[in-house]
Amino acid sequence: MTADPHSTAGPASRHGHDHAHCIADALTRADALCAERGARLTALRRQVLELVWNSHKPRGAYAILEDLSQREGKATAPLTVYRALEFLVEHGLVHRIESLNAYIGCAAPGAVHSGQFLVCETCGNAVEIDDPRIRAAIGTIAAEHGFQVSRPTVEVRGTCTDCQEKTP
Amino acid sequence: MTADPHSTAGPASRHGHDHAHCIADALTRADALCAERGARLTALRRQVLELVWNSHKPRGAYAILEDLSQREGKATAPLTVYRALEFLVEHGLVHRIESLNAYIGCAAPGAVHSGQFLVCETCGNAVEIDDPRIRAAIGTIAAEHGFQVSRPTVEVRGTCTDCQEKTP
DNA sequence: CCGGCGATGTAATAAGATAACGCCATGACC
DNA sequence: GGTCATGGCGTTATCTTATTACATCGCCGG
Repeated sequence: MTADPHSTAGPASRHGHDHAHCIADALTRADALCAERGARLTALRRQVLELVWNSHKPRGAYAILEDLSQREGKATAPLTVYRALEFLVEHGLVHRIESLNAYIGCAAPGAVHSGQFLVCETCGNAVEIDDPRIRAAIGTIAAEHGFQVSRPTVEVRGTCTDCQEKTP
Repeated sequence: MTADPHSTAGPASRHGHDHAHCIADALTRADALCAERGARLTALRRQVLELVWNSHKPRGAYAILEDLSQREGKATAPLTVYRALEFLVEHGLVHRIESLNAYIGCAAPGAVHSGQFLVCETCGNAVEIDDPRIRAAIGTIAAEHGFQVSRPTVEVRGTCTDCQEKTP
Protein backbone atom coordinates (compact mmCIF):
# COMPACT_ATOMS: atom_id res chain seq x y z
CA MET A 1 0.00 0.00 0.00
CA THR A 2 1.55 3.29 -1.07
CA ALA A 3 0.98 6.55 0.74
CA ASP A 4 -1.47 8.60 -1.22
CA PRO A 5 -2.38 12.14 -0.35
CA HIS A 6 -5.54 11.82 -2.35
CA SER A 7 -6.74 8.60 -0.88
CA THR A 8 -10.44 8.58 -0.36
CA ALA A 9 -10.55 5.37 1.58
CA GLY A 10 -11.50 6.98 4.84
CA PRO A 11 -14.48 9.17 5.51
CA ALA A 12 -14.30 12.89 4.86
CA SER A 13 -10.90 12.56 3.27
CA ARG A 14 -11.19 14.32 -0.07
CA HIS A 15 -11.69 18.03 0.22
CA GLY A 16 -13.30 17.22 3.49
CA HIS A 17 -16.19 15.58 1.71
CA ASP A 18 -17.91 12.73 3.43
CA HIS A 19 -17.21 9.90 1.10
CA ALA A 20 -19.27 7.44 3.08
CA HIS A 21 -22.16 9.61 2.05
CA CYS A 22 -21.17 9.32 -1.62
CA ILE A 23 -21.25 5.56 -1.31
CA ALA A 24 -24.53 5.48 0.54
CA ASP A 25 -26.07 7.78 -2.02
CA ALA A 26 -24.84 5.72 -4.91
CA LEU A 27 -26.28 2.56 -3.40
CA THR A 28 -29.59 4.22 -2.69
CA ARG A 29 -29.84 5.52 -6.24
CA ALA A 30 -28.91 2.11 -7.56
CA ASP A 31 -31.57 0.42 -5.47
CA ALA A 32 -34.17 2.85 -6.73
CA LEU A 33 -33.12 2.60 -10.35
CA CYS A 34 -33.06 -1.19 -10.37
CA ALA A 35 -36.38 -1.44 -8.57
CA GLU A 36 -37.85 0.89 -11.16
CA ARG A 37 -36.54 -1.21 -14.01
CA GLY A 38 -37.14 -4.58 -12.49
CA ALA A 39 -33.42 -5.27 -12.61
CA ARG A 40 -31.98 -7.46 -9.90
CA LEU A 41 -29.35 -5.67 -7.89
CA THR A 42 -28.22 -8.79 -6.06
CA ALA A 43 -26.06 -8.78 -2.96
CA LEU A 44 -22.98 -9.52 -5.05
CA ARG A 45 -23.65 -6.75 -7.55
CA ARG A 46 -24.40 -4.32 -4.78
CA GLN A 47 -21.16 -5.29 -3.10
CA VAL A 48 -19.19 -4.74 -6.29
CA LEU A 49 -20.87 -1.39 -6.82
CA GLU A 50 -19.87 -0.41 -3.32
CA LEU A 51 -16.29 -1.42 -3.98
CA VAL A 52 -16.21 0.58 -7.19
CA TRP A 53 -17.34 3.54 -5.17
CA ASN A 54 -14.57 3.08 -2.64
CA SER A 55 -12.90 6.10 -4.16
CA HIS A 56 -13.25 8.58 -6.97
CA LYS A 57 -10.51 6.85 -8.85
CA PRO A 58 -11.17 4.37 -11.59
CA ARG A 59 -10.44 0.90 -10.24
CA GLY A 60 -9.27 -2.13 -12.14
CA ALA A 61 -11.40 -5.27 -12.17
CA TYR A 62 -8.68 -7.17 -10.38
CA ALA A 63 -8.37 -4.57 -7.66
CA ILE A 64 -12.07 -4.95 -7.03
CA LEU A 65 -11.63 -8.68 -7.17
CA GLU A 66 -9.02 -8.55 -4.41
CA ASP A 67 -11.23 -6.42 -2.23
CA LEU A 68 -14.11 -8.73 -2.78
CA SER A 69 -12.07 -11.81 -1.98
CA GLN A 70 -10.86 -10.17 1.19
CA ARG A 71 -14.33 -9.21 2.29
CA GLU A 72 -15.76 -12.59 1.56
CA GLY A 73 -12.78 -14.25 3.19
CA LYS A 74 -12.39 -16.57 0.23
CA ALA A 75 -10.96 -16.39 -3.24
CA THR A 76 -13.33 -15.16 -5.89
CA ALA A 77 -13.02 -15.78 -9.60
CA PRO A 78 -12.41 -12.90 -12.01
CA LEU A 79 -15.54 -13.81 -13.89
CA THR A 80 -17.64 -13.10 -10.85
CA VAL A 81 -16.46 -9.53 -10.80
CA TYR A 82 -16.64 -9.10 -14.55
CA ARG A 83 -20.20 -10.29 -14.63
CA ALA A 84 -21.21 -7.90 -11.91
CA LEU A 85 -19.41 -5.06 -13.66
CA GLU A 86 -21.10 -5.91 -16.91
CA PHE A 87 -24.48 -5.64 -15.25
CA LEU A 88 -23.57 -2.36 -13.59
CA VAL A 89 -22.22 -0.87 -16.80
CA GLU A 90 -25.28 -1.98 -18.75
CA HIS A 91 -27.50 -0.21 -16.32
CA GLY A 92 -25.36 2.89 -16.33
CA LEU A 93 -24.41 2.59 -12.68
CA VAL A 94 -20.74 2.26 -13.52
CA HIS A 95 -18.61 3.52 -16.38
CA ARG A 96 -15.60 1.90 -17.88
CA ILE A 97 -12.60 4.14 -18.46
CA GLU A 98 -11.18 2.69 -21.63
CA SER A 99 -7.81 4.32 -21.44
CA LEU A 100 -7.20 2.80 -18.02
CA ASN A 101 -9.03 -0.50 -18.29
CA ALA A 102 -10.78 0.52 -15.13
CA TYR A 103 -14.20 1.18 -13.72
CA ILE A 104 -15.74 4.09 -11.88
CA GLY A 105 -19.10 4.81 -10.34
CA CYS A 106 -21.47 6.91 -12.39
CA ALA A 107 -22.25 10.27 -10.89
CA ALA A 108 -25.71 10.52 -12.39
CA PRO A 109 -27.18 7.12 -13.19
CA GLY A 110 -30.49 7.25 -14.96
CA ALA A 111 -29.62 10.47 -16.77
CA VAL A 112 -28.20 10.70 -20.27
CA HIS A 113 -24.75 9.16 -20.41
CA SER A 114 -22.29 10.42 -22.87
CA GLY A 115 -19.37 9.19 -20.81
CA GLN A 116 -17.01 12.12 -20.59
CA PHE A 117 -14.19 12.19 -18.08
CA LEU A 118 -11.38 14.37 -16.89
CA VAL A 119 -8.73 11.93 -15.70
CA CYS A 120 -5.87 13.26 -13.60
CA GLU A 121 -2.61 11.50 -14.40
CA THR A 122 -1.09 12.53 -11.10
CA CYS A 123 -3.62 11.62 -8.44
CA GLY A 124 -5.66 9.22 -10.49
CA ASN A 125 -9.00 10.83 -9.77
CA ALA A 126 -11.51 10.96 -12.57
CA VAL A 127 -14.32 13.46 -12.72
CA GLU A 128 -17.34 12.73 -14.83
CA ILE A 129 -18.59 15.61 -16.90
CA ASP A 130 -21.40 15.77 -19.39
CA ASP A 131 -20.82 18.80 -21.49
CA PRO A 132 -23.55 19.51 -24.03
CA ARG A 133 -21.06 21.31 -26.27
CA ILE A 134 -18.89 18.25 -26.58
CA ARG A 135 -21.92 16.07 -27.10
CA ALA A 136 -23.22 18.45 -29.73
CA ALA A 137 -19.88 18.72 -31.50
CA ILE A 138 -19.58 14.94 -31.67
CA GLY A 139 -23.12 14.66 -32.96
CA THR A 140 -22.49 17.24 -35.62
CA ILE A 141 -19.30 15.80 -36.99
CA ALA A 142 -20.70 12.29 -36.89
CA ALA A 143 -23.66 13.49 -38.93
CA GLU A 144 -21.33 15.17 -41.38
CA HIS A 145 -19.62 11.84 -41.90
CA GLY A 146 -22.88 9.93 -42.08
CA PHE A 147 -21.72 8.08 -39.04
CA GLN A 148 -24.31 6.66 -36.67
CA VAL A 149 -23.12 7.04 -33.11
CA SER A 150 -23.74 4.31 -30.60
CA ARG A 151 -21.28 5.09 -27.86
CA PRO A 152 -19.18 8.24 -27.67
CA THR A 153 -16.12 8.04 -25.45
CA VAL A 154 -14.33 11.13 -24.22
CA GLU A 155 -11.45 10.70 -21.82
CA VAL A 156 -9.33 13.74 -21.25
CA ARG A 157 -6.00 12.99 -19.60
CA GLY A 158 -4.23 15.75 -17.78
CA THR A 159 -3.71 17.32 -14.38
CA CYS A 160 -6.41 18.41 -11.99
CA THR A 161 -6.43 21.69 -10.13
CA ASP A 162 -5.20 20.21 -6.85
CA CYS A 163 -2.25 18.48 -8.43
CA GLN A 164 -1.30 21.60 -10.38
CA GLU A 165 -1.14 23.54 -7.13
CA LYS A 166 1.07 20.96 -5.52
CA THR A 167 3.65 20.91 -8.31
CA PRO A 168 3.75 24.41 -9.80
CA MET B 1 -8.79 -16.22 -40.94
CA THR B 2 -12.33 -15.04 -41.54
CA ALA B 3 -13.63 -13.69 -44.80
CA ASP B 4 -13.87 -9.94 -44.56
CA PRO B 5 -15.67 -7.86 -47.16
CA HIS B 6 -13.85 -4.79 -45.94
CA SER B 7 -10.38 -6.20 -46.03
CA THR B 8 -7.85 -3.70 -47.23
CA ALA B 9 -5.01 -6.13 -47.51
CA GLY B 10 -4.80 -6.00 -51.25
CA PRO B 11 -4.25 -2.97 -53.41
CA ALA B 12 -7.20 -0.85 -54.47
CA SER B 13 -9.55 -2.80 -52.29
CA ARG B 14 -11.31 -0.20 -50.20
CA HIS B 15 -13.57 2.02 -52.21
CA GLY B 16 -11.21 1.34 -55.01
CA HIS B 17 -8.51 3.34 -53.32
CA ASP B 18 -4.94 2.30 -53.88
CA HIS B 19 -3.93 1.26 -50.45
CA ALA B 20 -0.36 0.55 -51.44
CA HIS B 21 -0.19 4.25 -52.06
CA CYS B 22 -1.45 4.97 -48.54
CA ILE B 23 1.33 2.83 -47.12
CA ALA B 24 4.01 4.34 -49.31
CA ASP B 25 2.84 7.82 -48.38
CA ALA B 26 2.83 7.04 -44.71
CA LEU B 27 6.37 5.70 -44.88
CA THR B 28 7.59 8.68 -46.85
CA ARG B 29 6.07 11.09 -44.38
CA ALA B 30 7.53 9.14 -41.51
CA ASP B 31 10.98 9.21 -43.06
CA ALA B 32 10.76 12.95 -43.54
CA LEU B 33 9.42 13.61 -40.08
CA CYS B 34 12.03 11.53 -38.33
CA ALA B 35 14.85 12.99 -40.38
CA GLU B 36 13.61 16.43 -39.47
CA ARG B 37 13.57 15.57 -35.79
CA GLY B 38 16.71 13.52 -35.68
CA ALA B 39 14.66 10.52 -34.57
CA ARG B 40 15.85 7.13 -35.70
CA LEU B 41 13.27 5.35 -37.79
CA THR B 42 15.10 2.04 -37.75
CA ALA B 43 14.33 -0.84 -40.08
CA LEU B 44 12.34 -2.53 -37.36
CA ARG B 45 10.26 0.51 -36.55
CA ARG B 46 9.67 1.20 -40.19
CA GLN B 47 8.54 -2.37 -40.66
CA VAL B 48 6.12 -2.12 -37.75
CA LEU B 49 4.77 1.14 -39.11
CA GLU B 50 4.18 -0.52 -42.43
CA LEU B 51 2.33 -3.38 -40.76
CA VAL B 52 0.16 -0.96 -38.82
CA TRP B 53 -0.73 0.61 -42.13
CA ASN B 54 -1.71 -2.71 -43.63
CA SER B 55 -5.31 -1.61 -43.33
CA HIS B 56 -7.44 1.22 -42.08
CA LYS B 57 -8.48 -0.85 -39.14
CA PRO B 58 -6.90 -0.57 -35.75
CA ARG B 59 -4.66 -3.60 -35.24
CA GLY B 60 -3.71 -5.27 -31.99
CA ALA B 61 -0.08 -5.46 -30.98
CA TYR B 62 -0.14 -9.22 -31.18
CA ALA B 63 -1.61 -9.20 -34.66
CA ILE B 64 1.29 -7.03 -35.74
CA LEU B 65 3.61 -9.32 -33.87
CA GLU B 66 2.36 -12.30 -35.85
CA ASP B 67 2.84 -10.49 -39.14
CA LEU B 68 6.28 -9.45 -38.13
CA SER B 69 7.27 -12.94 -37.09
CA GLN B 70 6.00 -14.29 -40.37
CA ARG B 71 7.90 -11.73 -42.38
CA GLU B 72 11.09 -12.24 -40.48
CA GLY B 73 10.65 -15.97 -40.63
CA LYS B 74 11.37 -16.26 -36.94
CA ALA B 75 9.48 -15.71 -33.70
CA THR B 76 9.62 -12.19 -32.39
CA ALA B 77 9.02 -11.19 -28.80
CA PRO B 78 6.04 -9.01 -27.88
CA LEU B 79 8.37 -6.46 -26.40
CA THR B 80 9.94 -5.84 -29.76
CA VAL B 81 6.63 -4.75 -31.16
CA TYR B 82 5.61 -2.78 -28.10
CA ARG B 83 8.84 -0.84 -28.13
CA ALA B 84 8.45 0.01 -31.77
CA LEU B 85 4.85 1.03 -31.22
CA GLU B 86 5.86 3.19 -28.28
CA PHE B 87 8.31 5.02 -30.49
CA LEU B 88 5.76 5.47 -33.25
CA VAL B 89 3.10 6.71 -30.88
CA GLU B 90 5.51 9.12 -29.22
CA HIS B 91 6.30 10.64 -32.57
CA GLY B 92 2.68 10.82 -33.56
CA LEU B 93 3.05 8.38 -36.43
CA VAL B 94 0.62 5.96 -34.89
CA HIS B 95 -2.33 6.37 -32.57
CA ARG B 96 -3.53 3.98 -29.96
CA ILE B 97 -7.25 3.33 -29.90
CA GLU B 98 -7.85 2.91 -26.20
CA SER B 99 -11.24 1.34 -26.46
CA LEU B 100 -9.86 -1.43 -28.65
CA ASN B 101 -6.37 -1.86 -27.29
CA ALA B 102 -5.21 -1.43 -30.83
CA TYR B 103 -3.07 0.77 -33.02
CA ILE B 104 -3.69 2.66 -36.21
CA GLY B 105 -1.59 4.81 -38.50
CA CYS B 106 -1.92 8.54 -38.10
CA ALA B 107 -3.43 10.28 -41.07
CA ALA B 108 -1.59 13.55 -40.51
CA PRO B 109 1.62 13.07 -38.56
CA GLY B 110 3.38 16.27 -37.69
CA ALA B 111 0.14 18.21 -37.41
CA VAL B 112 -1.76 18.86 -34.21
CA HIS B 113 -3.03 15.60 -32.77
CA SER B 114 -6.11 15.63 -30.72
CA GLY B 115 -6.74 11.99 -31.42
CA GLN B 116 -10.35 11.80 -32.46
CA PHE B 117 -11.77 8.73 -34.12
CA LEU B 118 -14.96 7.39 -35.58
CA VAL B 119 -14.77 3.66 -35.02
CA CYS B 120 -17.19 1.43 -36.88
CA GLU B 121 -18.28 -1.51 -34.78
CA THR B 122 -19.35 -3.47 -37.82
CA CYS B 123 -16.46 -3.33 -40.24
CA GLY B 124 -13.79 -2.30 -37.78
CA ASN B 125 -12.54 0.65 -39.77
CA ALA B 126 -11.53 3.73 -37.86
CA VAL B 127 -11.46 7.17 -39.39
CA GLU B 128 -9.35 9.84 -37.82
CA ILE B 129 -10.96 13.22 -37.53
CA ASP B 130 -9.72 16.40 -35.98
CA ASP B 131 -12.70 18.56 -35.39
CA PRO B 132 -11.90 22.01 -34.05
CA ARG B 133 -15.31 22.22 -32.38
CA ILE B 134 -14.64 19.12 -30.32
CA ARG B 135 -11.16 20.32 -29.52
CA ALA B 136 -12.52 23.72 -28.52
CA ALA B 137 -15.31 22.26 -26.42
CA ILE B 138 -12.87 20.07 -24.55
CA GLY B 139 -10.54 23.01 -24.02
CA THR B 140 -13.34 25.14 -22.70
CA ILE B 141 -14.73 22.68 -20.23
CA ALA B 142 -11.27 21.71 -19.05
CA ALA B 143 -10.53 25.38 -18.40
CA GLU B 144 -13.78 25.70 -16.51
CA HIS B 145 -12.65 22.90 -14.26
CA GLY B 146 -9.13 24.28 -13.91
CA PHE B 147 -7.99 21.08 -15.55
CA GLN B 148 -4.78 21.09 -17.55
CA VAL B 149 -5.15 18.88 -20.59
CA SER B 150 -2.27 16.72 -21.72
CA ARG B 151 -3.96 14.20 -23.94
CA PRO B 152 -7.56 14.34 -25.04
CA THR B 153 -9.05 11.09 -26.25
CA VAL B 154 -12.20 10.94 -28.31
CA GLU B 155 -13.34 7.60 -29.65
CA VAL B 156 -16.81 7.51 -31.09
CA ARG B 157 -18.15 4.01 -31.53
CA GLY B 158 -20.93 3.46 -34.01
CA THR B 159 -21.70 2.45 -37.56
CA CYS B 160 -20.13 3.94 -40.66
CA THR B 161 -22.05 4.93 -43.77
CA ASP B 162 -21.14 1.82 -45.75
CA CYS B 163 -22.22 -0.54 -43.01
CA GLN B 164 -25.50 1.34 -42.52
CA GLU B 165 -26.29 0.89 -46.18
CA LYS B 166 -25.63 -2.82 -46.01
CA THR B 167 -27.92 -3.46 -43.05
CA PRO B 168 -30.79 -0.98 -43.34
C1' DC C 1 40.45 2.55 -29.62
C1' DC C 2 36.88 2.82 -26.25
C1' DG C 3 33.24 4.57 -23.41
C1' DG C 4 28.52 5.47 -23.45
C1' DC C 5 24.02 5.40 -25.01
C1' DG C 6 20.23 3.98 -27.49
C1' DA C 7 18.22 -0.12 -29.86
C1' DT C 8 17.31 -4.86 -29.81
C1' DG C 9 17.11 -9.76 -27.96
C1' DT C 10 15.53 -13.17 -24.34
C1' DA C 11 12.84 -14.88 -20.64
C1' DA C 12 9.54 -14.61 -17.36
C1' DT C 13 5.44 -12.87 -15.61
C1' DA C 14 1.78 -9.53 -14.58
C1' DA C 15 -2.73 -7.73 -15.72
C1' DG C 16 -7.00 -7.83 -18.04
C1' DA C 17 -10.72 -10.55 -20.06
C1' DT C 18 -13.44 -14.48 -21.76
C1' DA C 19 -15.08 -19.40 -22.85
C1' DA C 20 -17.25 -23.65 -21.49
C1' DC C 21 -19.68 -26.11 -18.30
C1' DG C 22 -22.74 -27.01 -14.50
C1' DC C 23 -25.27 -26.16 -10.14
C1' DC C 24 -28.67 -23.70 -7.59
C1' DA C 25 -32.11 -20.22 -6.24
C1' DT C 26 -36.06 -17.77 -7.72
C1' DG C 27 -40.43 -17.19 -9.52
C1' DA C 28 -44.18 -18.38 -12.97
C1' DC C 29 -47.39 -21.69 -13.89
C1' DC C 30 -50.21 -25.74 -13.23
C1' DG D 1 -47.12 -28.33 -3.35
C1' DG D 2 -44.79 -29.81 -7.64
C1' DT D 3 -42.44 -28.72 -11.85
C1' DC D 4 -40.08 -26.20 -15.05
C1' DA D 5 -37.57 -22.30 -17.12
C1' DT D 6 -34.66 -18.59 -16.31
C1' DG D 7 -31.07 -16.08 -14.61
C1' DG D 8 -27.32 -15.71 -11.31
C1' DC D 9 -23.35 -17.64 -9.66
C1' DG D 10 -19.22 -21.04 -9.04
C1' DT D 11 -15.25 -23.55 -11.18
C1' DT D 12 -11.72 -24.24 -14.28
C1' DA D 13 -9.13 -23.28 -18.02
C1' DT D 14 -7.51 -20.32 -21.37
C1' DC D 15 -6.74 -16.27 -24.07
C1' DT D 16 -5.16 -11.50 -25.03
C1' DT D 17 -2.61 -7.57 -23.79
C1' DA D 18 1.29 -5.50 -21.54
C1' DT D 19 5.43 -5.02 -18.64
C1' DT D 20 9.69 -6.01 -15.80
C1' DA D 21 14.39 -7.40 -15.51
C1' DC D 22 18.48 -8.31 -17.52
C1' DA D 23 21.84 -9.22 -21.40
C1' DT D 24 23.80 -7.89 -25.85
C1' DC D 25 24.74 -5.36 -29.92
C1' DG D 26 26.12 -1.50 -32.66
C1' DC D 27 26.74 3.18 -33.66
C1' DC D 28 28.89 7.59 -32.66
C1' DG D 29 31.73 11.05 -30.30
C1' DG D 30 35.86 11.77 -27.97
